[in-house]
Parts: sequence; C-alpha cells; structure tokens
Amino acid sequence: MKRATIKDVAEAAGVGVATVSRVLSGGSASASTRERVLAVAAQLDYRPSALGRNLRQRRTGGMGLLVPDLTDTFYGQLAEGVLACARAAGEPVVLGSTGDDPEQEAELIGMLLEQSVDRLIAVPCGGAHAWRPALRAGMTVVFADRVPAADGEDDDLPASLTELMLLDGAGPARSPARPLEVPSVLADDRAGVRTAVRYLTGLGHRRIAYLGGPGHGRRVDAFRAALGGRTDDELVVHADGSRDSAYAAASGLLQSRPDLTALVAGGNMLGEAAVLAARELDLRLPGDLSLVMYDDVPWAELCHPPLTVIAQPGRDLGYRAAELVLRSDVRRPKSVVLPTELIVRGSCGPRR
Amino acid sequence: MKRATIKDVAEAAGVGVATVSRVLSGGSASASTRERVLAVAAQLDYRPSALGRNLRQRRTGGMGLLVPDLTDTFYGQLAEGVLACARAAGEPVVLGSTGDDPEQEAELIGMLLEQSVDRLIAVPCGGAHAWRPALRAGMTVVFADRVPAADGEDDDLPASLTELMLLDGAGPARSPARPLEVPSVLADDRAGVRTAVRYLTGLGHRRIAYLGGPGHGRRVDAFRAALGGRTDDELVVHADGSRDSAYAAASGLLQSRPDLTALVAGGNMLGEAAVLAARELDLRLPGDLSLVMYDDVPWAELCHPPLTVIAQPGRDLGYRAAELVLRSDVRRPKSVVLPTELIVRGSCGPRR
DNA sequence: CTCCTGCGTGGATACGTTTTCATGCATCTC
DNA sequence: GAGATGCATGAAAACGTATCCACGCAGGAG
Repeated sequence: MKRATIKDVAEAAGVGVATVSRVLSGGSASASTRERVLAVAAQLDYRPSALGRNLRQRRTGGMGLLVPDLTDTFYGQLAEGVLACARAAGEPVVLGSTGDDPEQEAELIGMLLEQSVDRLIAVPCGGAHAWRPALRAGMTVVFADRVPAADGEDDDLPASLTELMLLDGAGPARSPARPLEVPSVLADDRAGVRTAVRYLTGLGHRRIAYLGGPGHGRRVDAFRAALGGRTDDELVVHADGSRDSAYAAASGLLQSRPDLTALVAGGNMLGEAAVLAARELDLRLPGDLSLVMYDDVPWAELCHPPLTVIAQPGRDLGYRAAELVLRSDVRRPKSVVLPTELIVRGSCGPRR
Repeated sequence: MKRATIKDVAEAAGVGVATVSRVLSGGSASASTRERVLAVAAQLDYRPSALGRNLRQRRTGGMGLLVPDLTDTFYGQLAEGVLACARAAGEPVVLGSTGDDPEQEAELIGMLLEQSVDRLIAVPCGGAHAWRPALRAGMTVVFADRVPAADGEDDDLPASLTELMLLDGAGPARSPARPLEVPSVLADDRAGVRTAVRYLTGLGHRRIAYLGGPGHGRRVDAFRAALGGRTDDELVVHADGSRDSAYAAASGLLQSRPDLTALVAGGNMLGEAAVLAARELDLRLPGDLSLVMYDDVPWAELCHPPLTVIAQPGRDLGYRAAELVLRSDVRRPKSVVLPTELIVRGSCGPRR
C-alpha cells in the first residue's frame, strides 16, 4: 500500500500540484477549489511527505536535543519540557545522549548536521570550539542548563562563544559595539548556590565543600563568591558525569577531609553519591554532615533523611529552550534565567 | 557558507556524481578513483545530505522511540539503551513522549509517518487498533516493556495484534498455520511477579495487593496466577501513569483495605507513591506493610527503609529492541524476553 | 583476429515537495 | 470600449541523492 502523493491528489481533484500545495499551506485559492482539494485529500488520506518538503526547503523541521544522561531525572524533566513544546508545535525532536563526553557530543553534532537539523537545544559538555561546526552551518543553537566553557587553551581558535558567534554570524556588518548574546536558558546558579551557602553558614558551618560535575564552572564560581573567597581548593571536587565517578569523588572527598561539616552536591546524581558515600563511612545526616543537593527529584523526600534541595525548574528550562529555538529571532537572541528555590527538609543541621 | 554537495565533489575530482556516490556507499570503483574521490571529499569537508538520500530511498533512516514518560527513571534507562545502540549504528532517533495517553500516542505515530520514519520502538499505551496505520504503512515496529492490549470492543476491527499483522503483512501467501509473532522485547513478568509473590507469601503474607499502571495486563495476570486465584478484585488497583494518579490510587488502596499486609508496586513511580501514601497514613515499612517495587532505580537503596525490588534490565531492554528494529527481518520477527531479579533489601518483613 | 565477458564509469532519471514565473480570465478605471 | 489591474492557476525548475542503463575498454577464450 503506497502512500498518496501530492500528484495523486492533484489528478484526483483535477487541478495542478501547485494548487494543492497552496491550499494545504494556506496560500490563496478560490473557495470552490479549496473545498474540492481538501475533500480529495481527506478521502485519499493524504499526508504531505516531510521528506519532499525538507529537501525542497533545504532544512529539516523540528529540533535536535542533546542531553548528558537520560538516567538523570533532572535531564528527564528537561527533556519532557522540550517534548511538550515540540508536540504543541507538531515538530519532531531527534534526541542524543552525550554521556558528558565531548567526543560523543561532537559526533552527535555531526550526525545532526548530516540530517540537516537546523535547530538544536543542548546541554553542552565540550568547550566552545566544539560548537563551531554547528554555528558555521547556520544552526540555531540554544543552550540549556549550562553554557560551553571558554577554551582558549590549544591554539588561536576564538576562546569564548560570543567571539565565535561574532565570527560566524550571518550579518556581514555586525556592530562590534553590541556583541551577540549567546542564547541560553539557565537556572539562576548564582542565587541558588548563594542561598544554599548562606543557609549552611547560618547554621554555623564553616568548612563547606562543593561536589561538582561537568560544566559546573558557574556554580563553582558562585560557590567561591558566596564563601567570600575563604575556600580551600580541595573543598571543591569534580566528577565526570558517571555514577561511578560521582561516588568515587564523594567518597574521596569525605575521606580526605574529615574536618568538613557541610556539602553541597551540584546535581542529583552527585547527591545520591554523597549520601551513599556518607552512609558507607558511617557519617550521619545531618548529625555528622549537612547536605544540600541540587535538583528537587521526587525521591529526595523519600530519602533518609529527606534531603534539603535546591530546586531547579527542569521542565520549564526545557520548555523555554524549545520556545526560544522555535521562535528564534536570529537578530536578537535572548537568554532567559529561571529562579531556583531552596527547599528545606531534613538533611541539614547545626554544626556539631 | 553553503555545504558542499555531491556535485561539487564530482566536479572537483573530475568524475561523475554516480562514481562519488558509489565510492561513498561502498560500491565498486578503481583504487585510484576511490582514493582521489575520498581525498577531495575530505578536503571539501563533504557530508552526504541525509535529506537527498532519504527522499531518494523513500524512507528516513534511524528510528522512532515512543515512551510514556522520561521522568520515570525506568524509561530513562530504556531510552539510554536505545540511544546507545542507535549511536553505535550512527542512526538518529526521534523521540516522543506519550504520557500514557492513547490520543497523544496516535498523534505521535502520525507525526512519525509524516516524517517517513519506518522503524519504531514503542512502549505502547493504546490498544492494538492504534497501531494499524503504522503497520499498514509498512513500519517495522518493535514493542518494548509492554505489548498493546487486544481491544475488540467497538467494532469489527481485528482484535489482537497478531491478526492485525496477518492482515497487513507483506507476504500475500502467509501460512495461517504459523501465525506471525509480534516482535517485542519484554521483561519476564510472569517470573518476576511470581518470585515476588512467593517471597511475600513465604513471609506469611496472605492479603497482598497489586498497584498497577497502564499496560499492566500481563503483570496482573501473573499476579493472580501466583496467588492461585485467591485474589479479591479490590486487591488490584490501577493508576493511569501520572504521579498524582499513582498517589491517589496508592492512598485509596491503603485506606480502603487496612487489612492488607503486603503490596507489590508495578513500577517505580507507583512504588514512590506507595511509600509516600504509607508514610502519610503512618504505616511503617516493613512493620505495618511490606512493599516490593518494580524497577531497581538508584534511589531504592537510599529510601527509608531501602526498598526490596524486582529489577528489570531497562537499558538492555532498550538496546535489544533497537538491535531488533535495525536488523529487522520481516520474515520471522523475533521476540526476546529478558530475566528479572528480586533484590531483597529492607522493605519486607514477616506478617505481623 | 574476433567475439564475448566483465568491470569501471558517467549521463539521466526519479523521489515529493515548494516556489517562481507566465498565462489567462475577470473586473475596474478612464 | 480599450487598457490596466488583480487574482487564480498550472507548468516547470530546483533541492541532493541513489540507481538504472548504456557505453567503452581491457582481457580471455575460441
């Protein structure tokens, strides 16, 4: 059973293909013609092939979505937000999971380019230069949750993403006085971390550590700032995005620094690792260690003790990013920052 | 900056487009020509456009993936499995989230058809007839985790999916003696719930309830069978896939049947709802109520008490489904059943 | 030497759509 | 009534690729 093509409809309705196309895309046509074409199309169960359209317009509809790990509930929420918006717009979304590995990220970007996907929502893990091919190809990219790190390490590539967009931007006469903003949808990390740290210092804690993951540059900066610069470097430690690495980092930190009394985990997988490691070392929450975790995942309440968290609106982040990438106005990319909220439960107590 | 086309490569290499196509798709070509074409292609940074190829072959590469809810960790794992396999094959996957709503499912199927996606992995929620359009269009469908319910309710539509495939199958001379098998990748529900129920009855429990979700027909059957038919109907209750509904169902069950001493939750969201509801009603685990939950999600260990679970290999389910849909042999669709494992932790105790 | 076979190659075509352009007809203006 | 204006319409081109087919050339068999 072959699908009906626009040609079939045109013949059956006794009109030209152009007319059918116009009727279906909302162009001008006489009432009688429109009616007839629509009737025939419905009767033949005609659905325009996205393939033909895409080839003609030299672009795939819909959008790409790159997340680090769907096993992480937060990214699940973010993805659901993106999907909700895409569904409302009737657009497909092609998904990739990077595993927080820049190499896989680059590979997936290449695959999306091959598919002529020209809109992309990404939680980046690679540095700014990884995004060069995408931007050069004219892809509309919106970053969610994070922004690529500026990497000027190896050569004379443009270091920051802003420079990069200036370089590749479409407008030939770009005013350098008003540099392009990188379109992104982020949670307010500065406020979130500051609130958490103030809450902990308010409880009397002085030795507070940050357990971070890939792309946590902004959060670490906020953490240091909130601590007023009185931070040991050993008090901020990084994992690479996998569960194992998170556990190793958490366990290592707690063992090497028995003097610390509070910990903020920069993600729910890191928080999970932290309570596991603490339990393994016989550290009680909140008696021996106070914990604030990023992300208000459902199980935070079920944990023992219930976890005090910094809630990020994961779903909203995704939804807004999708909105942005769809209504993308290349002229003035817009960034949005969404608020976070400290939800106090039972995992923090006064310094013992 | 325009992308190089196959024509550019052909001209630059001084050959015809057909030759370029052959070289790149592994056809026959002389060594010298192949080398030259490859060199030119690399130098021009040529990437074949999936658009052109897809239109020509009248199909989109890659596969669709339909899951109920990415916020549910189990489906996150399943999706990661699919993505892993797809990535290995270099194929894109377009994702949809149905919210366990047959209407949305139908809409998403329509969208995939429009995109000419001809391979689909789905956790179905609608009945068998919902899959008719997809199969008629020649889509290769592999069901994961569940199989559509046979719905012969309204009219003379084929009731079971097997009949349906017989009807639409490609082979005109199909032997009715050997009916088609519906390709699917499932966990061994029968063994899983039998093991759980035996474990609970072994602890002395007699009043055991099942808290189910959409598509849990097979699990409920297994539950009833394991109980030897001595089941009240009120002891199996269904939610609709949302968190709220899961909580309502759990709370309602626990309140209306104070006599029950054990509960098996058919999914991690249902389990989450169950411990929440139990806590709300001041029922202690495992003192007042024993709980076995489907899905060994990471937080099961962090819960208080740590949850005894039926572990399903979510990631493997997804990976195998993707393998199946890629190597699809329409002649003999194959189904695979993966084992489950009962992981005993602290949420079950002897009948008080 | 001739015929046949086989292989490497390039021209041409088709895939299904959108869009441009020219045409024809009807209406409006002076 | 003649020219100008507008609108509905269809033919045709283009998008980038894979594949069919025909062609030419080399080498082997007779």
